[in-house]
Amino acid sequence: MASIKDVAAEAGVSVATVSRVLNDHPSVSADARTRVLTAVEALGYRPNAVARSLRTDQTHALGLVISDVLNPYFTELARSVEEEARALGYSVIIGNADERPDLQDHHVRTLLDRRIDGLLVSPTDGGSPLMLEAARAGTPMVFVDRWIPGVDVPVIRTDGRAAVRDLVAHLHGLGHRRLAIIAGPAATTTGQERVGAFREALRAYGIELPDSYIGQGDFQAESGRRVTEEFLRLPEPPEVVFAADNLMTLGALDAIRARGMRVPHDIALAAFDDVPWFVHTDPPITAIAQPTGELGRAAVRALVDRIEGRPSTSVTLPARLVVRRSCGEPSQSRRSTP
Amino acid sequence: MASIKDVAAEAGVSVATVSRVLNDHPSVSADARTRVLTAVEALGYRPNAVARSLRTDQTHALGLVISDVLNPYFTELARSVEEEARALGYSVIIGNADERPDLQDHHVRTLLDRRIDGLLVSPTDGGSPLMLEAARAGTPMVFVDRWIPGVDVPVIRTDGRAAVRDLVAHLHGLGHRRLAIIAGPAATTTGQERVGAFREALRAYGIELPDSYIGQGDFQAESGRRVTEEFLRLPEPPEVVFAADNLMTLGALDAIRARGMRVPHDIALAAFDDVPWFVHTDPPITAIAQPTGELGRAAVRALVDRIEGRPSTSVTLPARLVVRRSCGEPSQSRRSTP
DNA sequence: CTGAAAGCGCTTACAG
DNA sequence: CTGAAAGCGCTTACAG
Repeated sequence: MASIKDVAAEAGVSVATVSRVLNDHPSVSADARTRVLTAVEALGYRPNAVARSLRTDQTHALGLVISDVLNPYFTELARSVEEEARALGYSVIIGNADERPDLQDHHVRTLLDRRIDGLLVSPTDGGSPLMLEAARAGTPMVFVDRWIPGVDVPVIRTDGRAAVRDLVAHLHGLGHRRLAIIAGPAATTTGQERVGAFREALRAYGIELPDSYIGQGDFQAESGRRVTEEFLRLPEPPEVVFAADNLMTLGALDAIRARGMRVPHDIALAAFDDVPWFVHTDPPITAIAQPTGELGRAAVRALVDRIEGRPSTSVTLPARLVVRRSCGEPSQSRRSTP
Repeated sequence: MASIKDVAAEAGVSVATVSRVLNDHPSVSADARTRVLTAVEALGYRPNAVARSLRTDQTHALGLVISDVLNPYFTELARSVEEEARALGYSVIIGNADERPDLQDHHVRTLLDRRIDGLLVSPTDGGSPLMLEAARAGTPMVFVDRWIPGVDVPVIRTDGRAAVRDLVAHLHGLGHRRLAIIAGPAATTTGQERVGAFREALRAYGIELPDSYIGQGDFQAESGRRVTEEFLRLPEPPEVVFAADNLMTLGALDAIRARGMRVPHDIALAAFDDVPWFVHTDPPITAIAQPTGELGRAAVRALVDRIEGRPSTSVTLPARLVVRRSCGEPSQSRRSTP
């Protein structure tokens, strides 16, 4: 592959001049410029980004570590991140942690070794020493969706409390009183918050959330199935299952079907995270929708601000309830349609 | 961030010795080794992969350009690619072309500039000059799923012909005679092949595939909707719609619902590409499943073989029919269960 | 076993 | 406006 030296030789100028032309430096004569451009064209020359990065100490690459690529929520997040990054002149390198702290660390390490300009992460756990150290050492970093308390890093996330209250109002209006939740891992902020918000919303109606109605999931479909089976074996099973993410909802649906029960006739089901497929499931699922695209874009903007030395702050966006048919007949006060 | 010089100073050795320790070079004294390792630990040193890449002319990174990250098929492919690559000591940088040739070119260019060791691509179109030139110039390259005829690059793909024949047998057995297909873009190999396989399979039953039963889609949900609407407006609408990918199937489902029709009672629906959600749609969708994970792994192995100078060859894997309920009552000879 | 030195492909003060 | 030169952080023959 042709290097800058070859171009310089071909154009009859120094490599410095070639570099200046390539970087749109103002002080280059028109003549030199055209000769360089001609040589570039003739040789099919493309600058070596590796060499440039070493010299400038910038890679124009952002790292994104997400918890699970197979989760459509994160996939949509990744897409919006890449879009915004591209618009700002960065490319993004995605690492999939698969909800495994060790894999998450592997990707953080690889990304850091590759000297990405900044790191976007949705942590799977409470934070490894590696990640904590990176944040402390001043690596530009931003948390998206999930975050780690006590670390001084901007957080771009959704506040689902109002939407959870709307959901509980909807369920209560439908006559449901025994409500259960499939929680996410306690090590994640979203895992904890969603249970908290649910419990708080129930309290407003004088409803308790007993321990037997809190199932411990891990944001994966299989755990949703397992927890739901446990719920259904209870002497007094819940009338509603609220799953803290879209994949556990799928598992819950499986478990309910396997029992020969029907949603919403025999049991109601609702989800945190709305995904396109929820319109097509049987029945369509009532869900809490996050502004995923906006989340990704805001996260990139915050990170790039940090990288380029501008101040950046945390952003919290509201979620909203999307009522469909999985909890029973939509009430008069439905908030949205599929 | 500490550099190799800092480590050398701290350990009281030369940078050459540090480098040797880091790269497990045999000729290093035990004493030097422990001093270097201690210094590395003390400084929290991590080698700069950018500098290493410049020197060794290897990045240990693979580029993967896929047509659409929001498509669960490609997302699963990407996951298996990353897994196998990681096992072989490579990381992968994903570029999402969003079915847009210009975006595809953008990613190929960026990846090439970053000097990835090899490129895995599932082309959106017939191949841009850039990609053709890269292949010709000897960039290690492998096509997955889709490929470009006439380019001398190994192809790792699925042969769906047998499965399409099984599907047609299933549909014919159910009494269906008017069968239509929502095709993918003619510029993609998978777009063409699936229509060809379908037509061929129909011919075995003496059934023609008239032009009016071939709708032109683009592998995106919206096109599935549009084409299905056109089918339904025909004087003699088809009894079956076969969508050439999972997203167009979703669009078809929407269009059918919007008309107030039911699957499979009023019209049957089948898909190419099986995804976990098809078990949960209303009704569960009969689909042709690709061995996606194996495809991704085989593609990485072929690419790494090329990169490391071993011979590599094309691989074709069979797809299989998964019968569910979207085409009517499962026949006796159902091949699989959800 | 070890170190001095060259060199990977760039960018960028510095001098002219 | 232009070029010679230094230097980014590594690796690796070469000599000892």
